[in-house]
Amino acid sequence: MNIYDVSEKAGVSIATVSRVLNGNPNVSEPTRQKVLNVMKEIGYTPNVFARGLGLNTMHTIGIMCADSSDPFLANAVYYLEQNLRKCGYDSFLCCTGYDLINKQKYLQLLLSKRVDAIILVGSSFLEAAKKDNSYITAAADTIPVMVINGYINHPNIYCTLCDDYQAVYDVVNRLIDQGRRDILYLYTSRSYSGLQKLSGYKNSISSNGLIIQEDLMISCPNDITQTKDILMEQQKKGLHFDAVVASEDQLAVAAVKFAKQQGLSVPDDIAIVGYNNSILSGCTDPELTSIDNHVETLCMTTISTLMRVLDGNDVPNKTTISNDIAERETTNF
Amino acid sequence: MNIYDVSEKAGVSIATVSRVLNGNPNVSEPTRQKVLNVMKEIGYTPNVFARGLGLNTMHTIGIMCADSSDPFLANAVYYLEQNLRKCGYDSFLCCTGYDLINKQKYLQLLLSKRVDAIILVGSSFLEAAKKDNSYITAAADTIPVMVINGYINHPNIYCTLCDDYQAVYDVVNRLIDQGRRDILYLYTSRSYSGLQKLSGYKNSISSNGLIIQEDLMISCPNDITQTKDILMEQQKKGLHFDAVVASEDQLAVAAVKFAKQQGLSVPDDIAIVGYNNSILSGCTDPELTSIDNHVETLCMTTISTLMRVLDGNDVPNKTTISNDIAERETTNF
DNA sequence: TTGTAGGCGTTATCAG
DNA sequence: CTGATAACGCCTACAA
Repeated sequence: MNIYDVSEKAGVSIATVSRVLNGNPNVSEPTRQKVLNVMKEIGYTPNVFARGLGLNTMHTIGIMCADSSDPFLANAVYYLEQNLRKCGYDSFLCCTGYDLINKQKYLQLLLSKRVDAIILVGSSFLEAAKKDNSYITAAADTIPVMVINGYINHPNIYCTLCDDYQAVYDVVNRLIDQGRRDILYLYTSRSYSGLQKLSGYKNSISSNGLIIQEDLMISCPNDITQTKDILMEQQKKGLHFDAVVASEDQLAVAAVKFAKQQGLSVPDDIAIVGYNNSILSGCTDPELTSIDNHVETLCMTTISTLMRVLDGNDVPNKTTISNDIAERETTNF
Repeated sequence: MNIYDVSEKAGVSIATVSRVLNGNPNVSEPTRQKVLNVMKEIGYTPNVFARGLGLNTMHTIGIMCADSSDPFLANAVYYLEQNLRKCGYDSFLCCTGYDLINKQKYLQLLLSKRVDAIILVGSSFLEAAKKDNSYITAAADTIPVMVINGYINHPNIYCTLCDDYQAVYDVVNRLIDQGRRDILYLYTSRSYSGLQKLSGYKNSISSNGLIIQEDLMISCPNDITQTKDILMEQQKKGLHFDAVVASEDQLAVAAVKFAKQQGLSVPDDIAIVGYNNSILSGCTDPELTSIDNHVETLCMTTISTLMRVLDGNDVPNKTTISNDIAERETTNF
């Protein structure tokens, strides 16, 4: 069932059918109706492959994320898909994991599928070493690359991010203002936003006249139980802290569990701040104060930026939105 | 950069290039190498649209789910995408929401993209009224339709599900054995698996000689705060219960919050059982006992079944796997 | 306003 | 083992 069948049954040429299909105004109303009727009648659907072949696009965007089951990324993927669909685009989902080799491989794969653009969700895609990002900049020579929560300055790469530095800086300031002195910082990665958060922590500490202590900055796996065990271990080794700031809600949940196991009162003995304001933050007891980076806004901004790029507009390659704090019960805020 | 460029530079015909591309054995080794070298040299990538046009497939599967940010569905989407990619398929993600009209619209849309199969994730896709599922059976006349956690008997529809009936039946039995008498059942939907769970509850109650009380079966939104409020309200109205079984972890989290607010001791005053064994179940305090329906197994089974179907094998259209209980702190199990 | 014809980049069927 | 050539279904100048 193709354009020829329609043209035959409607008694017109395929060009006319194609015109009707594409809303070309140069078709008389009676003809248009005739064609439309035939299409409805035989249930005609244009073949996207043929269309893609001619136009060299299938209106498809590749969404890459490390792990779409992570609460934060899952949210992002959801909002992205929704907004893309509203704009008439389909989404190829691609979960890469955290391994560089796979990220490279999958980006290549998406490219070979001729997607119209690629969205990298989560800062885990930007490595500290510049050369490890070259596969991304190379891709940008072909199609627009959108980055969520990461920043890299390169033509045709557009980044939308939260001011993670400021958010952590502010929250640590507030903790210090309230008399906390030994603030533990838990993080999972040294990605772009990971480093931003970390330097927000460090700068706040030092600008308040405190000393940055290496053993108060702990790298953890993104796992509740394992992180709790790490905290127990550090505690046993004599590490003391009266507040925890985490780069992910999962780590903060671990801190809540830790506090409970140690019989510490939250927030009095120990204040805890999570990150992402994910669904997890409403599950713990006490409920988690968490930095909210507005995933939905982040995603909507990304898509509208992308649409402008695809329309050929000149678009700034960095958009920053501010975070705020969802204040719950693990702090005295 | 197309097959003609390669053929020219390699001094062979496009047919030969195509053969090399597709691993056709009827190519001499020297020729193969020559072609391969040229391809590498000029960085040739076959055009998937042209290929799709000829073969009428782009090796793409449509994944439909109501809301990919729901922890259970997010997990499922993740495992599906991973397994599909291993099999050489790409995934179109499509979040439909819970509205029937949209589900129909989006399924149609995926169909028009000529996906090779469609996976419906979550029982929310199967409506109680048969005619409301006709868009699904109609789709199955065109391509295989895989259903996760739902069952409908129709050619070319393949269902993979947990024995939700049995799981709830068993867990309610255990609660009764331990002396619980007023067991509250919270659910979000009357989808296929929703009804299975519900009848597991009812049958367990009545087969233990207890009376099924309508007001002990409460329909809730899939939201922690709202559900907690509903519980508070029911409590005020004088409803009494000493156990809660929920069709989703979110609802069980709400029950934990409720118990705390009421000063009830969990599990002594009130036992709570969740469903899906999602990441949430490890976040609450006390941690949630939850029925584990093995998302990963569910998804892997679905994909391997799908692959067998696409290979033209005869495959049973219903596969059931058993659940088990992740025992944590909200029960005395 | 409508129709004709060429091109998009493959794959597959025949001949040789 | 290799090459010519016809599909695949659509879009779009260019003609009429």
